[in-house]
Amino acid sequence: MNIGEIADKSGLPAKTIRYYEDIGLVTPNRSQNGYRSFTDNHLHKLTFLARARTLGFSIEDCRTLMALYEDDTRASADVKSVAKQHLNRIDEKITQLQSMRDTLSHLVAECAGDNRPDCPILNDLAKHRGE
Amino acid sequence: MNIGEIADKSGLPAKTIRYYEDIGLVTPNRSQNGYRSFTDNHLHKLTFLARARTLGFSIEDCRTLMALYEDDTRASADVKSVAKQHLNRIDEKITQLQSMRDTLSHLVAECAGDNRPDCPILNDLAKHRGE
DNA sequence: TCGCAACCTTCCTGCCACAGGAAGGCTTGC
DNA sequence: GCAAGCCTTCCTGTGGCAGGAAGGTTGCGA
Repeated sequence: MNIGEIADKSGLPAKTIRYYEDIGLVTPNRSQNGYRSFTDNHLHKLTFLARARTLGFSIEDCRTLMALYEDDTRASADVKSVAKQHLNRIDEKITQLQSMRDTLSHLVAECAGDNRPDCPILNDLAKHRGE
Repeated sequence: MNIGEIADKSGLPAKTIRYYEDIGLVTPNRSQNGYRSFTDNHLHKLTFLARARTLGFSIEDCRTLMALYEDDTRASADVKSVAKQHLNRIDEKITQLQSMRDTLSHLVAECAGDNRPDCPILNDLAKHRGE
């Protein structure tokens, strides 16, 4: 398989696959003409990576998860630990975003949104001197 | 005020304030010795920026909001529009993160987390071939 | 008056996970 | 024979700074 074909099948852009090779996540062979040559096993790895990335795992997490996936003697506790830490980071982000959301939606609701200059949103931004 | 003092008062790192000068968000004067010299008005602007950033506004949004803030003839509708768009982006992010969260928390709950290799998390990552 | 610590300056690199594009080689089909 | 569409490497840009090097300035105590 050339890169275009495996890009279609994995759903990953060719650019991304080249990048994953650069950082050592996949190591395709090379044809005589210098083109990358991928196997079904590479496809399997790339779809694994694509799925892990859509779940928000970092590249380094993906590297760890791939290694665990390919290690028959792994302990599921190690996988769970990586996933739990990631889950915690996600929860922190959600909490932070919801806090922003709450403040902003209040302000937006209070703002008349007409052609007069008076605006509670700007008032809020101007008032909070590091309180 | 030198940069250290206004950094303390605004709560922004000196690095950040220099960066904001680079991109034209603040334009301090210079003392004879070449040091940046800030006024209370600069402090006001920087606290405005700091607050806007904690609400998640992008630098470009901040630039727009600052311009509106300093324009006495602004329409509050323009401010509200910027805030609403930002709110929508936040909502999208929250939705996306919660989707990740839901999937991940299920998988984590199903995983035994012991020293055996069998793991629903890895099974999930491996199974989804672009479905 | 000397030294030293604590400021300040500019400039360069790195982060993350790629995207965009230039310049050029290879391949396939008409 | 040549055009279209693959592929290659390499360089730059993204956002919002952080870290650090190399060097100038200032204030204070001995």
